[in-house]
Amino acid sequence: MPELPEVHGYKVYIDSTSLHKTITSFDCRDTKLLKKPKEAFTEYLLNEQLTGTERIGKYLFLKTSGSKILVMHFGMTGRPNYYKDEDDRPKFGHIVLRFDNGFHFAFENKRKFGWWDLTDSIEDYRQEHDLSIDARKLSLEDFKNSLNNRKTHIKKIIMDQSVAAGVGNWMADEILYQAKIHPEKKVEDMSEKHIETVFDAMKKVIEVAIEHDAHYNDFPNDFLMHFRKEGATCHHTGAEIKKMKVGGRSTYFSPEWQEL
DNA sequence: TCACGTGTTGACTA
DNA sequence: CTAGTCAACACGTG
Repeated sequence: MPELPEVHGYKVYIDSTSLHKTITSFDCRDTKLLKKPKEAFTEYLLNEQLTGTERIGKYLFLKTSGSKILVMHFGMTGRPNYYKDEDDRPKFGHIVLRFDNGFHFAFENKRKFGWWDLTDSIEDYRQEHDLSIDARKLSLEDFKNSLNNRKTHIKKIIMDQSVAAGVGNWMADEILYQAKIHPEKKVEDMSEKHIETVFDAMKKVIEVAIEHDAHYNDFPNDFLMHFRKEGATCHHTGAEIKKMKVGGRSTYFSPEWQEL
């Protein structure tokens, strides 16, 4: 599930459940999900507390009372789950922290594309991993600068985490639908005005999604999410929604509505 | 059985 | 070195 709005929700969830409790155990069933040796996580997390969170795009940083910052990425199927009884460990809760109040924090990850890492500095980590400023805070100037010299399709560009950290596949489709721009429009063929339109649509989609807690069903009626499937009916034109591959990802769009 | 998917990474090519 | 493409990763779903 997680693109920017979902990860934002996870952050709020973790802030309200899992901070300021001493970690009494760390359990990981599959070390593929760890970017550092298991022992490092035990060493830096045990007897420490989570003290605060920060999100950049789809990456979540959990500050601790110890000397390291825990980094989480949820992949395509991840979510946090705070629960009480040992027996309630979720089926895909591959990594679990136990707190001194008896509660547990599970990192659920059905497809195991998510992972945990440790770092010393959020800012260094951001730069080493080619992440832009979080898309929600990104300025128009930053956005224009990153688009400079790029030659490929606009959809690919806005999904690039070094351009707009947090935008994923469904958001990219939604942004371009709102902006009335075809996903295969080449960035070099776009006017300043076009770029600003995409930027404004990105901001709008992010805020609307966060406002509705990333519950797609509650989005406004003219949002692509409601008819983002092949052959569905475009809210504006009444024509069929088409599907194609752009940048290797399934892309849904409304041909007459979105200008190439 | 087979293709597909809300994401990232690394190998490879120009 | 940079931009872009593509397969790989894991596994449930239709």
